[in-house]
Amino acid sequence: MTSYPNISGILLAIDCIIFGFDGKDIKLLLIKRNFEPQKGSWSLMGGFLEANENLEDGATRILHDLTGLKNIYVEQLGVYGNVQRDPVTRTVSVVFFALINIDDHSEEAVKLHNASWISLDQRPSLIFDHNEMVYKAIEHLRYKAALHPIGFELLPEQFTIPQLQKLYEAIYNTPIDRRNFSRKLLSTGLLIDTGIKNAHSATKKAALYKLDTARYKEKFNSFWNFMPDSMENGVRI
Amino acid sequence: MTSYPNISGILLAIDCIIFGFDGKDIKLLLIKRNFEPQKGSWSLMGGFLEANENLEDGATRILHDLTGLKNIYVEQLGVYGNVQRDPVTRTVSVVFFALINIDDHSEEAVKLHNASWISLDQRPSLIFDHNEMVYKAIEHLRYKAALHPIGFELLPEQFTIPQLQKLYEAIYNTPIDRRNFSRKLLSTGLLIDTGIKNAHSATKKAALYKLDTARYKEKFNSFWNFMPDSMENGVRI
DNA sequence: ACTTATAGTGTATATTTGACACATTTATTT
DNA sequence: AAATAAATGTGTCAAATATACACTATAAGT
Repeated sequence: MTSYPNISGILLAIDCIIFGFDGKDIKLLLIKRNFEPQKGSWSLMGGFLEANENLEDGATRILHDLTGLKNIYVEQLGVYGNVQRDPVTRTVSVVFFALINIDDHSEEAVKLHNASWISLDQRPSLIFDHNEMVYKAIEHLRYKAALHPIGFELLPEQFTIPQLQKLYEAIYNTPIDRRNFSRKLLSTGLLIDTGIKNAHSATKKAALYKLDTARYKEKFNSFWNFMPDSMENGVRI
Repeated sequence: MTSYPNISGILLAIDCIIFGFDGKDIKLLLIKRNFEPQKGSWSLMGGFLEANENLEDGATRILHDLTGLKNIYVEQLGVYGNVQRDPVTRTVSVVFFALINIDDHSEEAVKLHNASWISLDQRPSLIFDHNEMVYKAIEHLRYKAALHPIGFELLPEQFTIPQLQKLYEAIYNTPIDRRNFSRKLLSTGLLIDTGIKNAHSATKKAALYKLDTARYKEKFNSFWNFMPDSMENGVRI
């Protein structure tokens, strides 16, 4: 057997939802298309899957293209394949969810692609079903950040607790009590005090922390409070 | 613009992971292939996406084919697209996660496809990357059931609390305290006492409950305990 | 009537969360 | 140099939730 009879292929695209945090707002990296179709409209960064390319490799390629970065935090968000979603021809899009430290991106690469960082509440309407994708990504960010320590992916290697709090306030669009937040975060055991104080501050300088990466990996999945202790780090079949 | 130049299509398959619960064990509906490739091996139920078919419609079609059921609980689980995953030709598979009430399936349809219900801990090795898919689905079931009331999708319309407990014990492969479980479940307000008692019981007959479907929809997403009240049913941008 | 097995309800204790007060640090102002 | 403003860091109490465990109730078989 060397082929499947009577089955024809479908175009496979990859679209990337890229989140950043500028210290105040959650931002999306969007492109103003200088190519067809829908030239002049806003959209997610994307591209077609190449013939001998794995899906994750395609996402990595596209993300690197736009940001100049490797080793980005990426997850599959879903597949969008409605028959009419792309007016040019039927295209199924695999959507990836990416979190980056906004300070690390390459400005030249972003300029080259006519891309911009845009705050969630100022985002323009996007082409095709990209609005739907972004909506789902925001939901996912909120869901995931409530249960897993992914917030750190949006921050520089060293960060302060107030910074982290502003991030969560931006994600959930709600104020959080400073003292309870600090207690909760420190109790995770994920933060290591670097001993250094934040230099750029007009008032009391906050302590800079870094992530305990070993513990981060260990604790990434220990979230559920529904089941008894035995599940903590996974009784698995 | 009526086409994208220099891009060729890829075969798109759909695979379905179908969970059931027989009162004791979580089961998977798997097929012993009586067709090529890998005739004789075990695999998930699947098929190719049709030319004018949406992804979810394809999943619905395939699920109906095997179970005789409509209105099945379905979610996208992910896309598997490694270049070498299908030895015949490159195929990208969109995987769906389905939960059904095992009593409702059509035995003829299952027999026709040479399918069987198999307990998780007795499942055979599957073709291609289907083992990986199943592993992810089990993880997802555990994750999701800890946060959302999806367990009910695996039970008949009327069920007892001890039945529900056995289901959760099967999902997490761990014993749960009867009294705390009952209190927790009742406190969700999702259960309506039908007033009927379970007939098939050699001892004290348990009360039969049904799901409060209005409240179920309402509460489906109110799970996170990380953020303050304001999030309960979604402050959204 | 007695036994066995399962269902249903209650209660005391420990742990976690939520609301809030006070003290500390640093640049700027007086 | 002392006072002020703005932010950081630590502590405490009450309420809510989770955990562990004991007792009572019902149905069927002996």
